[in-house]
Amino acid sequence: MSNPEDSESASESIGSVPVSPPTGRPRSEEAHKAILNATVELLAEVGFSGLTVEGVAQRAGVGKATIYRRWPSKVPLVVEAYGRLPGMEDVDTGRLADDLKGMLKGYLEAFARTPLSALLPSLAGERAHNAELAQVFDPISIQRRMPLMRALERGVARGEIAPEIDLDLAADMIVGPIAVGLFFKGGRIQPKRVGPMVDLALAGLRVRD
Amino acid sequence: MSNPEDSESASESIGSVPVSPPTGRPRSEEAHKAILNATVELLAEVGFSGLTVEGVAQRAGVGKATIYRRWPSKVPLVVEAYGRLPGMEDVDTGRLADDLKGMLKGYLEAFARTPLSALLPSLAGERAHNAELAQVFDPISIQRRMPLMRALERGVARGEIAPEIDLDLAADMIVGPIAVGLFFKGGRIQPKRVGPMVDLALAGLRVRD
DNA sequence: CCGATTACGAGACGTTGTGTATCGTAAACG
DNA sequence: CGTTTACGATACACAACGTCTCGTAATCGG
Repeated sequence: MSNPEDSESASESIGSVPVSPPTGRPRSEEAHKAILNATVELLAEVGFSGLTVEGVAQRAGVGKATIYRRWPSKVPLVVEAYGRLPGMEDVDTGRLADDLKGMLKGYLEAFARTPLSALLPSLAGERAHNAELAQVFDPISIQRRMPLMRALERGVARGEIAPEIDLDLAADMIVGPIAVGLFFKGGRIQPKRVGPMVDLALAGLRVRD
Repeated sequence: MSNPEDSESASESIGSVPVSPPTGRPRSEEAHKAILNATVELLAEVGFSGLTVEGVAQRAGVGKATIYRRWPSKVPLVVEAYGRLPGMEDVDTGRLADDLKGMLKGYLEAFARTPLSALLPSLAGERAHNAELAQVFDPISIQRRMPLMRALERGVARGEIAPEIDLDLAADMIVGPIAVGLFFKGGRIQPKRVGPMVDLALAGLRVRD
């Protein structure tokens, strides 16, 4: 979360990693947290496009310079705020269907607890035209998919999934309805609906013989 | 596309439909088209958040007032520009798998031909915090899903899909990988990849007995 | 042909947010 | 205690907003 290395002033820092003995008043950790909290709150209220640095400063009770001292622009600030929100969490029950349902249910519940569902579309929309944002947003997205990928790999190991299946495509298909609901219908999928969702992805549309 | 009814000034228009005999210089159809073309171009270049009405006016070679006279804000302008881009087109081959592959392939090809893939994330992202946008964007989205829904219904009628399946969920799952790729990976799915995509959705992940 | 009416491109206007810079003050160090 | 950096506040020039007012142009009814 915290970026202790971004205060590397102008000093000899050729060496390995942690150089530049910090001089002067240290940056306020309270201000840092207050800014991120205000950012999350405001993002949920007005979205990325409606978010203003002035608004964040006012809500956080800090000066604008304190924000710009830490983040060069709105984008990395929002990304760090997004990074503090929860991702998918590993669920390992021994059965693929239960793993998937448990993880997706937990994630959808996080949608209701946090501004995640408000943040994701805004960030994804901005990502499309903002290479700087994409560069930091994408690794987080991949990271947050990992529990899902691991569950699928366990499914392959257990023989629940045919080994020739493209797991990346499978993961996209599983979370697809959540994404479509979020981006095109504005609705959060209800956690109770993950059952049919996962079952459909596992069984497919086609009638069984 | 054109909105001839939005010039209904202040005149008695209690009646049925086409009232208010238009007086004065008529609105320029060339200006209208030039504005929409410029909007599509700029949206593809800078995205929704980067789009400025002044930029559109400049690119289209019109005055700002000419834009505001037709659209009250950036949002409906962008929606109308989006509405001019192609949606999914019906493909009816008699086999569900071929219908789905044909439609998705055609749609993905449209992604390459038009700024659709640049527009969709921007609009969807804005939609989340802009009720006004959602109100006009959602019906278009539903409209553009219709060919997909019709193909699924034909599949049910032919006995290719079990009748108890939630077709709305099925549609979301089928286009899910496209949406995820577009929003989180920034990549357009290659049209040649629709084959495995559709096959996976039809067959499901689970190993066959 | 002429007056009324509306649209046109251009651009001035006040407002808001941007990102930078500069206040005086505060906290940590030697 | 002097140096250094951060703090909140605010002033600044810039950009885009949405409204407006120019002078001009197009279409109508008389």
